[in-house]
Amino acid sequence: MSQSTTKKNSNVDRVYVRLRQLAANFEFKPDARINESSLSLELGASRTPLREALNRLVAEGFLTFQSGRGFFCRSLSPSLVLDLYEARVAVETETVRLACKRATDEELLLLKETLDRHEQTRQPPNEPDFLLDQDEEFHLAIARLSQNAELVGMLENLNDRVRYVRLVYLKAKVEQDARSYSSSGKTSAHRVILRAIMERNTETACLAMRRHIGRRREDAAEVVRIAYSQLYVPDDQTMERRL
Amino acid sequence: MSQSTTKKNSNVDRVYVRLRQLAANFEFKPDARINESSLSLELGASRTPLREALNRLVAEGFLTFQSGRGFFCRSLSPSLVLDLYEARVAVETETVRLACKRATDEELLLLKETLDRHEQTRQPPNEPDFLLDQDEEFHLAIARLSQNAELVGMLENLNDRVRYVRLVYLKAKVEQDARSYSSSGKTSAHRVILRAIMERNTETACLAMRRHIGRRREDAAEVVRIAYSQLYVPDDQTMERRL
DNA sequence: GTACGCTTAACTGTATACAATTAGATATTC
DNA sequence: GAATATCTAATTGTATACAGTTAAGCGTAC
Repeated sequence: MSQSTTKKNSNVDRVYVRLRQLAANFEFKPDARINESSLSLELGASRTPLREALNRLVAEGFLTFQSGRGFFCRSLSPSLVLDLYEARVAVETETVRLACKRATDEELLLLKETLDRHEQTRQPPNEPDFLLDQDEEFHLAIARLSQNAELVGMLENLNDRVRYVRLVYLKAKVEQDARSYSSSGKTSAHRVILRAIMERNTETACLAMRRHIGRRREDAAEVVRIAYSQLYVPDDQTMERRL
Repeated sequence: MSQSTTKKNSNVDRVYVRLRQLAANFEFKPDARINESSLSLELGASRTPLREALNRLVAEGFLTFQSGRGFFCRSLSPSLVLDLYEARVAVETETVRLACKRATDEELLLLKETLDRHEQTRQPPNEPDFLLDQDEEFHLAIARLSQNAELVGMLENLNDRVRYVRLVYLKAKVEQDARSYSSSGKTSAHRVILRAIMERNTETACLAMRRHIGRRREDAAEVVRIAYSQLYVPDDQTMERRL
């Protein structure tokens, strides 16, 4: 859900942003209990603002809460990942549909140029983080063209909650077939979707989006397996990343 | 978003549930500032648990927050209501689609019987609250048949956030043409949707759902106008309802 | 060795106090 | 009379303390 916080960032906001990162990247391990005292020390804030931020993240689906036992990281399982992908399909087929109706030709052309730029930027090491950023940016751009803030907010939430497994999977794939992958599928899929929108071919565009997201669905079980192996055999980077 | 709270309800949960009611019914007026001290007195809890609950409601879209200025009720405008309806279309066309795939014949038959019961229960005064409950229950039942907890949670959130304007509108309509309305449209629309699902006719079912929700869309501007008139010319009931 | 129960330590839930900031009211000037 | 500045009251932001509950460690019994 999108934040309506304006003005200067308070302590809660700072803590919230940081916690959201930690939760999104599963730096809290799945189902792990969160110790408020130690966390408040780490983040340099007392338990009061910390708990306020934690409550927001519960409502956003990043954490869970059990009365009397405290806060826990969300679970990670194939079925949960599938749910998120299906929810994305729900949101994104509709953003595509609305974008077909509401986006101007200029806006779409601008998006096409962004896509071109992305493709050219992509010779170097195909940095997975970078590729994923570009991918999410494309999907969000379409969502914005739908001119529906609710759908944009939903997509942001869903994106951030599946980001970790997507990233892990992408890294594994890139490593596996280093050059053959090279962002092949994704870009062309994006082009197909965008072209259909530009031609105002609503049904084609929706179907293309549905298939584009659906393609990742069948891998959910494997993705989660890889994610777990990454989470519990942490490399050096992981240690550094923790504050 | 669905709560993962289990075990015995703490104070925060009690406060949260009550606040959610107040916010859903716009007993906080649109954009009105919320005074924490007086509210904590009303609810019989200190500001600490109160603020935790308020933070959850911000994340759920019932309230907004401005750093240094505190919590406010969400706005109410035609475009916001439209966004919510469109988001519902996104979620519900997908729940219908998934229900077509995953619901058993038995489950669907059970839902049909619920619909029959609803129709028979509906001679008396067509109590709008009651009608709306039944309507939401039908839509949620389909969502549950989609077997996607994420989509169910989204629908619950969206339902609760549009409930007030739907209720106000329904009351106005019932008053307007007292007998002619009589829940005519709604039930038959539900039957059409359900029949299509039972026949596993996915596209027909989706389209029926889209139209069913879309029908209410064009009224958004009027609905909001009526809602405002109700909010600022409160009758006696409204006064009683407040605590 | 395992299971049960007890004791103690750790942690969560909430109230309260105080500092910092904001909103409002009063006065003053043009 | 309207606009601006200043002061004061009210409100929010956060730390901390303490009560109540949960979890864990230890020992004992079987």
